[in-house]
Amino acid sequence: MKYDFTAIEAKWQKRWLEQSLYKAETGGEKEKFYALIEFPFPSGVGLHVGHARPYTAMDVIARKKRMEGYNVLFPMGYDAFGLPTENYAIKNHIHPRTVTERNVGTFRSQLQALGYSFDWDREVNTTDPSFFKWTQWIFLQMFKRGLAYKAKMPVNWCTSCKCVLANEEVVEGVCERCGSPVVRKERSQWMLGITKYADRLIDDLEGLDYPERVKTQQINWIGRSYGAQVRFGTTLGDDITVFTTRPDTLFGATYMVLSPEHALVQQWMPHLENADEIKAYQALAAAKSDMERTELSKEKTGVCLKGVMGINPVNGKEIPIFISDYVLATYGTGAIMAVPAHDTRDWEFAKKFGLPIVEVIAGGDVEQAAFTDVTTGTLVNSGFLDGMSVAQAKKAIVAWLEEKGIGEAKKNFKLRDWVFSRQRYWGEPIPVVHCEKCGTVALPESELPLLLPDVESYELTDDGESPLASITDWVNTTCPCCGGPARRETDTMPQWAGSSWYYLRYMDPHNDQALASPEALKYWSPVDWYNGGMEHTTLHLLYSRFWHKFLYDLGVVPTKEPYAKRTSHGMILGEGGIKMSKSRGNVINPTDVIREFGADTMRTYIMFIGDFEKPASWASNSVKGCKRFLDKVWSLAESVEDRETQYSKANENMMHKTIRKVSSDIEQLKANTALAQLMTLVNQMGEKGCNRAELKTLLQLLSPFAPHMADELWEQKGFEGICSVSAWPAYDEAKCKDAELTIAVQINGKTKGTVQAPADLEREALAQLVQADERIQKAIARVGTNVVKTIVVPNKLVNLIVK
RNA sequence: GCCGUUGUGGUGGAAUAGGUAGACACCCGUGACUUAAAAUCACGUUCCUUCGGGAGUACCGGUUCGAGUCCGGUCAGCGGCACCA
Repeated sequence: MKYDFTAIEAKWQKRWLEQSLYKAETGGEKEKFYALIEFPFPSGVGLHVGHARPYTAMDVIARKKRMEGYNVLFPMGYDAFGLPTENYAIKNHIHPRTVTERNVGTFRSQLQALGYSFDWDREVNTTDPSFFKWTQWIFLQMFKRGLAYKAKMPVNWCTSCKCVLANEEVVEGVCERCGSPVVRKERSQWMLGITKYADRLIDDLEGLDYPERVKTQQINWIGRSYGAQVRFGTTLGDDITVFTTRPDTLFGATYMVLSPEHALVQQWMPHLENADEIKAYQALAAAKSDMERTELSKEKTGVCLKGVMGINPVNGKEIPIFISDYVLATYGTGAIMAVPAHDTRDWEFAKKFGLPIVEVIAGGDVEQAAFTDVTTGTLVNSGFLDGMSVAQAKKAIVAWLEEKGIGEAKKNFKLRDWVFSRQRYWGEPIPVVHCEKCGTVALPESELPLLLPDVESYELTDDGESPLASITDWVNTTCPCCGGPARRETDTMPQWAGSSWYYLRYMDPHNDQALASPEALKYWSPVDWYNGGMEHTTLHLLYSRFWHKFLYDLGVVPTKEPYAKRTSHGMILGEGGIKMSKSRGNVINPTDVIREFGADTMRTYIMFIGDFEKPASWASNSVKGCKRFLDKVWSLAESVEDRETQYSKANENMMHKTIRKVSSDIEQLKANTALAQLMTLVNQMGEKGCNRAELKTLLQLLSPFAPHMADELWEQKGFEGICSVSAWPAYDEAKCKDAELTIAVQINGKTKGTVQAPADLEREALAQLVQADERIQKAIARVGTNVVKTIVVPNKLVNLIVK
C-alpha cells in the first residue's frame, strides 16, 4: 500500500478528536504531568513555523510522558485581545470579535493539522467573557488591596498606537510592536504594584529549573541594588535626599544633580537667578523622546541652579547644584550626589563644567578617568574613613549616617510599577466606576464579567482617550456605593492581563464559581514544564510570576511559583540564516509544508533541524531527507511478515541502545539526536532485517515524532490498541553493552589507528593486545624504539608513549 | 560600555565525565535501474599529499600522556540592558 499521508493524517486526527484520546482527568492514580507552551495570539496570517518548533517539541514530550503512564495535561488556547486585531478591525470595518473568531478558527484547524495531542475540551480564549470575568476578578482583588491604583505620572506614549505602553514594551526608545517613536506624556494611569514583589521575584528564582540566562535577565531587569539614602542640607533650608550605592565616597561629593522634573526645582524657582535658563532646559528635556535621550547620551548637558547651594553633611562644605537629564526622575529619589573621581558619568560632567574632582579612593589616576574599582582601593581624604577598604568604609559611613540621623541603608530597584491601562477598545474593561461622591469604586463581583459594549465604531480619538469614552450609554452608570450618577472607567487592560494567569484556567476551564476549583489547582500545580520564547522573559514570564505570587498571598493558588521548569526555544530563521519576514518573501507557511510532505514530515524535520535552544535556519532540502526517512519506515514496516515476539540476535543490542537513547534525549530536548539514532536503527534494519517485535518498538519510539504514521502502521499490522497511547518500551542496561569494541590507539597522544577487542578486557591484556598488532608495531617503529609508558582507558583507548 | 551567549566540512549539525573530531542528514560526484526524467538503490564525499603520511574544531598561548571540551588573552557574530547614581 502507498504511504498516503494526506488520508492517513486526516483519518487519525479525526479519530483522536472523536475518542478524546488525549483527555486529561483531574485526579486518579497516575502521576500528573502538566506540559505548557505559550498560547498564540491568533493573528490574521495564521500559524507560522516559529510556533511549530516549541509546540512540536512539547507535544513530543507530552506524548512520551503519556506513553510512560503519566496523567498528562497538555492544553491550548488563544491570547486574543490586542492591538493587531483591533487595528485590522478598524481598517476593514469588521468587529474585532468577528476577526478573532475567524482567526481562532484558522489557528485551531492548523494546530489540529499538525497532529498535536492537546486536550481540546480545555481550550481557552482570553476574550471569552467566561474567561475574562476572572481576569477582572483578579484585578478587583488587587484594587481592594491597593495593588492596583491610579496615578498621574509620566508614561510612555506610542505616537502611532495612540496608547500608553509599559516600560517592558519600549525597546530602544520605540514601540516594541509597531516601531514608532515613544514619547513621555503626563497622564493618569492604572498601575499595578509589581515593585512590592521585586524582592520575591528575585529571591524565589533560586531553586527553579530555569535556564541561567533567563534568571540573570530577570534579575538584571528588576535591578536590585544596595546602598544608602542620604539627606543633604541646602542654603535655602530644604533637604535634598539622594540615593547612592557608594556612600563610602561621600567625602568626594563635590556637586549635586537633580533631574529636570524634580519638585524642588519648581519650589525654588522664585529664588533662582537664572530661572529662564532653567525653564528652557526643562522644556528641552521634556520634549526629548526616549530615543533621543539614548542617542544624545554621549555629551552631558545641564544647568547650574544659581542662588542655592547644597551642603555635604560629612564636611559641611557648600557645593553647587545642577539639573541634568542624565539623572532620571523615576529612579531612586531623582537626585544624586556627584562623585566625579569615582563615577564615570559624574567625571564626564565635572570635566565639561570644570568642577573639582576629589580623589577619596586611592588606586587610580582620577585626572585621567574615574576610578570605579570597588575591590582594590583604599580610602583617602575622607576623615575617619581613611585607610579603610571600600567594603569597610561602606559599613562605617552607613553606621555614622544612621547615628547622626542624616541617612540610612537603603535598597533600590530599577523595576517600575506596571502601567496597566490602555486607551483602546479590544481589551478587558477595567471593572471600576468613578463617582463624584465616593471616588473610584470597584464593581461588585456579582456584576462580573463587565462586557464590552457592542458598538459600530471604535475608531481612535486624537485626544488620547479610549474609544469607549465616546459611548455615553455605556459610560454613564450608577455608583454601586451610593446609587448616584457615575462614569465607568474607559481604559482597558493590556494584552498581558489574560496571559498572566491563563495556565490556571486550563486546570478547570469550565468552572463558573472560581477561576479554578481548589482541588484542580492543588492537583495540577505547578506547571511541570513551560516552554516559551526568550522575548517574554521580562514581559509575560515576569508578569505572570507576579500575578501568581499575588494569588498565592490570597490563598487562591497552592504554590509560590507558577512554573517548576522553564525552557526556551531558538528562533526559526529563513534559508541562509536571515530572519523570516513578509518583506523578504522568505516566510515558510506550515500549511504548505503539510500539504506537500505531510504533518509527520513537518514535525520530524522541525525536531531534526538542530539544537532546540539555538536559532536554526530553515532548509527546504533537509525536509526531503526527513520525508525519505519516513518513507523508509513505511516500506520497512510493510515488508514485515513474521510473528516474532523477541528481538533478533542481529538487532537486539541496537534495539536496547536505541530505546535508551531516544528516551533520555527526548527528556533533554535533544530530539535531533534521538531522530539520528532512529535513522541509524532504520538503516541497520534495512541491512539486517526487521522482525515483528522490532517493528513494534520502532513504531512506539517513532510515535511522539510521527504519530499519524505510527498509529496507522500499528493498526495495519494488527497490534493491539492504539500506538500513541501504548506503553513506552523498556530497555535492559545489560543488553546495551557491545560484545566487541573498537579501541583507539594513540602514539604520543596522536591517534594512529584502531584495534578490535572484546569488552571489559583488563588493562594489561588490552595493552598487550594493542602492541601485538602489526600495524601498530610499524607505527611505533616510525617514531622510536622504546615504549616508555602506556596509558589505558578500559573499553576506549590505549596511548603508547614511545621514545 | 555592561550582562549573557556562540564560533566545528560546501550546508544543517553530532561528539555524557578531557579519550577515534565530523554521528545523522542535506548538497554534490560516480554507478545501477529507465527510451528518458523523477523516484529508488549502491558507493564516495574535511583539507593537503610525493600515497609513506601530514594538517585540522575562530586566533594566540597554557595545563595534560591526551584539549572541540579545562585555564588565560585576542577577534568576530547573536541576544538583552543601556546615563539605574
